[in-house]
Amino acid sequence: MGEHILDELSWRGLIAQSTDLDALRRDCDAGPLTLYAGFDPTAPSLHIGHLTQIITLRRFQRAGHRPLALVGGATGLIGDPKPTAERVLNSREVVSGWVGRLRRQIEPLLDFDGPHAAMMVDNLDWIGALSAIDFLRDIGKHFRINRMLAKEAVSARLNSDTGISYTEFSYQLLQSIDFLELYRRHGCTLQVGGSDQWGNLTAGVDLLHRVEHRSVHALATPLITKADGTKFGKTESGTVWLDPELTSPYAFFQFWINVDDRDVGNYLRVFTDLGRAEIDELERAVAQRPWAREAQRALAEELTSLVHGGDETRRVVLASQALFGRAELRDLDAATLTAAVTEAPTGEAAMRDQPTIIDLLVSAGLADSRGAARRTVREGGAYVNNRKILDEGWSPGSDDLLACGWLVLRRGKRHIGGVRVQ
RNA sequence: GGCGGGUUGCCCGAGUGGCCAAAGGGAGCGGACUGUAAAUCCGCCGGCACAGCCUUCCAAGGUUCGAAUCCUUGACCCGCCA
Repeated sequence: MGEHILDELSWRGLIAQSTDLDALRRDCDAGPLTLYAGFDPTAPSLHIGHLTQIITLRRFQRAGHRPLALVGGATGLIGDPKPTAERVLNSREVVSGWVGRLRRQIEPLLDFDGPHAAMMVDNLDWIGALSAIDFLRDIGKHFRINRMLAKEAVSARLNSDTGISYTEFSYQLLQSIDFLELYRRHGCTLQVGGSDQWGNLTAGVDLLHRVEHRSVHALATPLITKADGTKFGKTESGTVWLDPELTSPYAFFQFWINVDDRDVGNYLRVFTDLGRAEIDELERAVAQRPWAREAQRALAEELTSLVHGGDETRRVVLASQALFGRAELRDLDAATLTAAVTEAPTGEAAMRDQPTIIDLLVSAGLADSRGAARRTVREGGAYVNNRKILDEGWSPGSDDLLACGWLVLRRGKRHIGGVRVQ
């Protein structure tokens, strides 16, 4: 066996807060421990921010413990209070649809067979059946309003004009019920979550203490940050989702390839299974040969494989090499070129219309308007097949077309698109 | 319920009758810099058939040769008083 799971989480920088770590270590060593992390269906897909929790479950599983992945079919109907505004309730149909999507997204990331088989649970199974009387008598009685009011999100809302509904105020009780129920059903004694969930985590620990007279554990992972201070997990085009329909594997891969040098080491530690020595080596590479981007490449390949699988990763890597590498585009065969280009946004044009560079940029989705396209050309940021185009009236000739009629368009250094000319 | 202040481009924010497609900042985009990084500097940053035209300053009407700017009504926000 390798190093202790808690030591591993520690050097990876994954422990932001915890209940008694020594006690947790003793319980870990006493035999397989059952732990859970919860995911509320507030959108049709998880995003890369959720990866921290999922990967933490994986690490525990690999260390011989048993993970439960909880989807919040019930809590998703209520909504965790945000500090700024009341959430809009989603319909039961929508939430249950999202529950299904999240389950399918989590399933391939954990191992549901073998001695430490993971399990998928949905809190609608127990909260849905709970009567108001039972809820108030068996659960509510154990919570002091005074402490509930002190929670950060709650007090922020109380001090604002929006206030807070009774519905959202009750959320922390629901999440506590989950921990209690999973303890009773599956002997679960550890909940992991993001550090923004710390209040909810400890609420569950407290409830178990009162009701079952049992000390259980909570572990919070840190908020993932960026060196430039902006929010992690967003691009110009929005959230980076795990669902390939919402964020293409190509865009997903590109997100990680573009990670800041200052962040890449941390992300390798947090998100990948690479060991200490390998990561140290990659960090040295960043310092010595930054232009090679070895660390970013490793990060992007590891995570794309994890989320989208090996085959998809190979496609995306080849596409990125073809489009960004210095291989002569003309030398690419039709299949490779088509595969590469279609990973990026594409458009169509007809030769008889004599499309100009402006038309092509707009068609490939690389410019929001013809004005923006003109500006790009004027600024010297427009390329066709890696050749800079400075004339706004430039039109492709038949000898410019690559295999299958493709033109590879580029705006600036990193925005690539394709246009298929008939 | 009474009185006052506000609503401007992706965000913040100046602008109180023509010189306003609207200052300034941020974000974003392009260029330069041995990198699909950062920082920095320069440029761009409503749309189009682009030396011109069109549509914008909460909404709808009105005054005027001319309105983001004045008037009327409505919606929303924010202070102070009850």
